[in-house]
Amino acid sequence: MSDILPDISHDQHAVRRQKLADLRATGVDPFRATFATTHFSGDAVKAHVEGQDNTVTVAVAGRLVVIRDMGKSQFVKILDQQGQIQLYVKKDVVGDDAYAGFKKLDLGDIIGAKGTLFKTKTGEITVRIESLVLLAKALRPLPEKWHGLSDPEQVYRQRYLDVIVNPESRTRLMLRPKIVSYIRRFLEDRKFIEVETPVLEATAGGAAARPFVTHHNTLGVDFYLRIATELRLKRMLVGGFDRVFEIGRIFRNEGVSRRHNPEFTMLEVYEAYSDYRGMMTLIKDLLTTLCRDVLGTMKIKHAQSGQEIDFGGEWREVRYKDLIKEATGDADWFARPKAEKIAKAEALGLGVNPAWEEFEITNEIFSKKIEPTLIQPTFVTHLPKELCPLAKITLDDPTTIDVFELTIGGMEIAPAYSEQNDPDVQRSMFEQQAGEEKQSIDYDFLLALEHGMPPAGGMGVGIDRLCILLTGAESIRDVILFPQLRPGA
RNA sequence: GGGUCGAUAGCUCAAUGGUAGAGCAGCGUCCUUUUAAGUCGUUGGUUGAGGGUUCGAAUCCCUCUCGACCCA
Repeated sequence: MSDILPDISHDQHAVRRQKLADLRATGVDPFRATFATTHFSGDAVKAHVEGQDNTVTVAVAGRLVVIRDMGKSQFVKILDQQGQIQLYVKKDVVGDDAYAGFKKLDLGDIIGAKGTLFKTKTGEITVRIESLVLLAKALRPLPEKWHGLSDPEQVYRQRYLDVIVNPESRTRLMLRPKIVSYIRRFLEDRKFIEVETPVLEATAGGAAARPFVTHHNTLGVDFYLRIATELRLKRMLVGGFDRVFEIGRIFRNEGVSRRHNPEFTMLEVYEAYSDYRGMMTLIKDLLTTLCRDVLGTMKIKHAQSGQEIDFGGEWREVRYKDLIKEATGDADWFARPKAEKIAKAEALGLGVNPAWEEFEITNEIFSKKIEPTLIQPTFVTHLPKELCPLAKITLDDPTTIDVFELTIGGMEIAPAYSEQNDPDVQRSMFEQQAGEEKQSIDYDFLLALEHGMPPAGGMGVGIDRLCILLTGAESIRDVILFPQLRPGA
């Protein structure tokens, strides 16, 4: 034995590595152990029979997150997918050797435990451990138990730690899969078919956004990562898939902010023989039943405005033009010459680029001055036709299109259209929008339209934004497991 | 891209030009129904990186990295 051992008691990583080495020296390799569970923590708690302690045996496994050592017995808690469950270890139940081994465990270790359920004198359902096994040694310590992890950078880069120690992150991030799963069931119940369309595309169409470019080596061509699934799904309408949807990852090579992540998830849904008004019913039914069945409430606190968003009431429906007239206090706004529009926009405190088209000036007022004030669910209808080339022109107003944008909490949640299915109108809309850049037009889509696309309603739903809204999150990063960050130093 | 703010022990935070501290975690002790368990003791720092000012820098200045918020 060496008489001078280095003091590593301050270095938790070194202490834990030493414990692992000691275990291995006795022939125990925690990374080779196996354990068969019978219950998740929540199910185990439910399995307890009131008034009948120590009759039900369970085998549970998870990460040690609490240790309360009382000498010859300990209360500890493990965390699994369903949450925490308390375990009680007594020296005279498990035996001296096992108890000594148990004392060497660290917070963060992953263990399996078998025992019987009982209720403590403070009323907590607990497993009285009969045997246990170390299933994985944690060589790094967990963040602090009370304050959790609050450094935003570490929360995002090491999300696995965030969801271990921050229960509110865990709840929020578990709510998202429930929401997505509910949407799938809702649509499938209404005979919508979920399809998968390419992420890699020769032409990035269906939206106005800068795409990511990548390269296929053997084909020797560049591909774009899709910026929308719209044009693919409409091809399937042509093909007779009358109700289709896709919940897919979309990529847009633009800024990163509280509301934007370069990759995000969008639901796009198309229904033949429907139109934008049909989509209105669909989204209202979806969101109200989603609130009722998943959140258990129709009212959600909106952090930014302090208001309570009520999904259960009447949803306002208002024309885009009326909102503009109201915000500018000018009933003749759309007849004003461009110079007057610019002056008025600047008077409202907006920066206006003189090179902008008139509809862009108007839309700046909409997105900066109007949209953020639309907290309660609002269908903004009949947008100017320049804003989307893929929708049908309104019959009694050739300057607008048959669309709505559902806005909630000041965010655009779901745009929907009566889909343009006239191949000739569609072609001229594309050409008008593309200007000189004709190569960006999806001519293959126009060919599909010439084969005949049924009249249809279509809608896109930003899943991330919906989750921000429904979970009361402040940032898109709070509803994405691993938000995009600059590669770490 | 611009502005503001931030980075100190494993984690959460103090220390405003003069000896870098606390709580939790860790290490050692006591405790067989605890609930942020309690108890006694105790270790732990290249103050994000680099440069500068100063007798002296976590603190002031410059550059860089990463992050947050606001703006474009």
